[in-house]
Amino acid sequence: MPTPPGKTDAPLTGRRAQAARNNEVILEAARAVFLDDPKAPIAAVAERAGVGISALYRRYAGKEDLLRQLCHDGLRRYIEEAELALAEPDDWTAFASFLARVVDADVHSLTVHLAGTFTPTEEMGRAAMRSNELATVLFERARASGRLRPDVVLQDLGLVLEACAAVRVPDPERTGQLRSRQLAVLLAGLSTTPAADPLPGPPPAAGEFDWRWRRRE
Amino acid sequence: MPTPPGKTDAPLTGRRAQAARNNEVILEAARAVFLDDPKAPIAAVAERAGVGISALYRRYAGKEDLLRQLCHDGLRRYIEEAELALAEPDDWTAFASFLARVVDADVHSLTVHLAGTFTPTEEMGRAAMRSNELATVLFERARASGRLRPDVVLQDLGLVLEACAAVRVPDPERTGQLRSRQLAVLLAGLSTTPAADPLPGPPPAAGEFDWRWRRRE
DNA sequence: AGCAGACCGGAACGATCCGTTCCACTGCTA
DNA sequence: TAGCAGTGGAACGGATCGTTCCGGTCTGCT
Repeated sequence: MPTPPGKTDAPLTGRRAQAARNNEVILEAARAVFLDDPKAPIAAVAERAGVGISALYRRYAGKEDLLRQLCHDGLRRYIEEAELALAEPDDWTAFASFLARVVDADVHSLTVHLAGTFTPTEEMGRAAMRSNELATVLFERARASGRLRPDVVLQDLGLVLEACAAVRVPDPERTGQLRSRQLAVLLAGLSTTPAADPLPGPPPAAGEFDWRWRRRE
Repeated sequence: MPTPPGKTDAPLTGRRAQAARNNEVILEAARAVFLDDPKAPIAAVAERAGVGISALYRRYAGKEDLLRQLCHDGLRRYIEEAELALAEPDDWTAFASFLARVVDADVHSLTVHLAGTFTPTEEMGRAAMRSNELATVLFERARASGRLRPDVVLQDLGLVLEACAAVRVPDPERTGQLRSRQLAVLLAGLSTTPAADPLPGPPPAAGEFDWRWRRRE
């Protein structure tokens, strides 16, 4: 413990600063890499972060540990967004904006698609439970607003999120646009009132999905 | 060529029958295996088919060849369903039933998710073109029916199919049910008229997606 | 100044995994 | 009965990937 409590701990310097910076850089790189391919090699994370492999193994016991942490972060983010949405007074808006933010943060890929690659901790179980409760509240409020089709159930949200996460093109920003569009269609499908706003974003263009046919390595 | 033309070629017998049967068995197994995991090892196909690896390599030059054939079959099936749907007089019904059948046959996974793992043939390029033309016709008819939101474009169908293909649970039959439900929501979202029929199938149940958290090997 | 050690980059290692080849065997078929 | 199409599955060689390890650098403290 090189910095005893009570001493300066705000503006880290030199080697210590690099270490602190690497904490962030590595997590960010891991997020990007594993979002793109859940079974990417750990070396890809190091390369993307611009650090050596040692910098990774100094912080995490192994790949599984890193994955678990990433997934846990996703859960936390989900809960965070749910709590934020609960503050919104309009029931339907709270529901819709919650989904929009969760989709935008790509939380679904982080949690669900990484799940199964590690043994979850007990705390993650509790977090999952809490996230479910929050989602239930938001869902019930949406139902109370009367804009929700009566035969939709809470678990349909899982299908919605999966559908949005499935949209993916090479450019991340474009992916976000297309996901918004997908979500808009799905929300319209879940609601009783006819569509009010036009579908967002530039619509998918002809040939925009042709990259799938290009050979992948 | 053991059976010269003109001789009996209908009811194969003995070793020859096994070979003919294996043709089917292998293709079916490959379909099932690669639908479940596009990068499954070729040995998994052999095992599932209950044959040796030689039986595979006798028929296909290699893995790539098999995947190409599978994908080509998917394209053919897509075209087939489109042509079938064109016979339906009601424009919207033709459109909806086309999508339903394509989703049900899991053609999207066969074509798009296998694409990129092999170099496509020229004939497949033509097939892809033709499938696009047919889909355009169906789409335009749906638009002409007036039930389609005006800001939806042909390429949105790609998003719809992707969304349905993304739904997956261990039991294939249940997967089909949930995909129908997903498609119903999406179709409702694409249409201008308010939802008429209730959503199909048993709705997703609590805990139905928990299997994702079970450790995968 | 000088030293101990935190921190790092990346080569090397060992364990899989997988596509393909190869060979011995079987039982039709002519 | 001789020959061969068809087969099962072991074996091989290459690739991949998680993890370890070592030599080097810079820092903070004495």
